Amino acid sequence: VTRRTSQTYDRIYRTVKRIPKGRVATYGQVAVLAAASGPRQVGYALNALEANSGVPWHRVINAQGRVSPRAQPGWEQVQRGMLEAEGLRFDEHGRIPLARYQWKPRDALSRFTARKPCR
DNA sequence: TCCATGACAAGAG
DNA sequence: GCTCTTGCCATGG
Repeated sequence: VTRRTSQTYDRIYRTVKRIPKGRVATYGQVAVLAAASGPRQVGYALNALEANSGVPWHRVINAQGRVSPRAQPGWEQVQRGMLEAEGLRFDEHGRIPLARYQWKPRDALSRFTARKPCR
């Protein structure tokens, strides 16, 4: 664990900690908010996370509203269970409707999540 | 230093 | 909707 990257990791972790319970964020969104170099680095940082870190890693999903597949089989279901325990609902295709559950912070960097007003 | 890998994303077919 | 390809860049051998 080099110190240089720990700064980037720290920004990623702090951003993820801001995600409220019952909402989700995408890897790309976290990358923008944390000023990381890209979505893959977010996944990399979360992978390096320890179990007792207190970072709600399970609230980070991919841009398609799916839980990212992981090397360990069955873990996908674990993450899904954690999200459902927070009140999120998956549709019949196993996806989370981002239009409804995506975290939308209201600060200057939220342009990434800015959408058309829903009707 | 080069090379392969990866909890992604966007575009093409 | 699907799979495949390319861009991205930190990390480790």
